[in-house]
Amino acid sequence: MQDLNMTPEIGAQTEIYAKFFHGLSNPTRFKIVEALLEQELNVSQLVDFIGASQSQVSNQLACLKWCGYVTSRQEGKYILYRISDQRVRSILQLAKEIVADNAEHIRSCTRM
Amino acid sequence: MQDLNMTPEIGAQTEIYAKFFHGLSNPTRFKIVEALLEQELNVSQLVDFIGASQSQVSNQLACLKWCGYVTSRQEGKYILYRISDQRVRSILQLAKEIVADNAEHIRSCTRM
DNA sequence: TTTACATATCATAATATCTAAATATATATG
DNA sequence: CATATATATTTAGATATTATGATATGTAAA
Repeated sequence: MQDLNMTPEIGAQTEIYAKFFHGLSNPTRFKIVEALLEQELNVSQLVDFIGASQSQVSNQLACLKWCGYVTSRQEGKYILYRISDQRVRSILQLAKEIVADNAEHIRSCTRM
Repeated sequence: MQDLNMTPEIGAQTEIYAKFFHGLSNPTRFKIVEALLEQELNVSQLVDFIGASQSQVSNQLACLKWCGYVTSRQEGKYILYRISDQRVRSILQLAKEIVADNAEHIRSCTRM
């Protein structure tokens, strides 16, 4: 059996990619990203839209901001969030296409 | 402030998308998917390639299989795994491009 | 400057995920 | 059939993530 070990172990690069996907791996974060792809929104609007608590939305926004998915700017008493890289749109689009053909499978998956 | 609540709460659909991304959100799973995009491989080859334990690789493979990322077939005493939907390749490609421009940000992110 | 509202942070409890070791199953070969 | 090898499953403990409630900070308007 041929030796395939040209890239030993899990490198730092792999960890970054995994982290990137982790950003979209939580329903609340995913919905936030989805909403912000439509338009710039403030926290209260996101809270209404998503139906999660203010603290939860705020926490997940901090997470998404910290990791580069979104940026924010203050406007009056509101803070407006938006997606920082529009290519994220393409990722979601592609994911939706794939999921459309595998929804049953994924839905029934109880291992993650 | 305009009412945006056209899609109330986090629907089942959102959970499926999050689950889909969760599949790629673990370094071991990510590396497995990456390796299998190159060629069909058996478990032992993956263990060598990734440098994780047999049980870990096997578990993550079960996870990926269960959730529709990979399929397998038996060949002699080996079980060969392969990617079930080649569009996964495009997702990784896109992710890599995005990460390339945000690597520092994501690397320094300690919230996930 | 007091009050109200918007957002962020923190502490902690609940839950999920990951790791690792042990064991089980299946297949091939002697 | 007995043994070796390949792979899968299970379990428990460690760790990480998420949800919740309380509180803090910041901004605007009265």
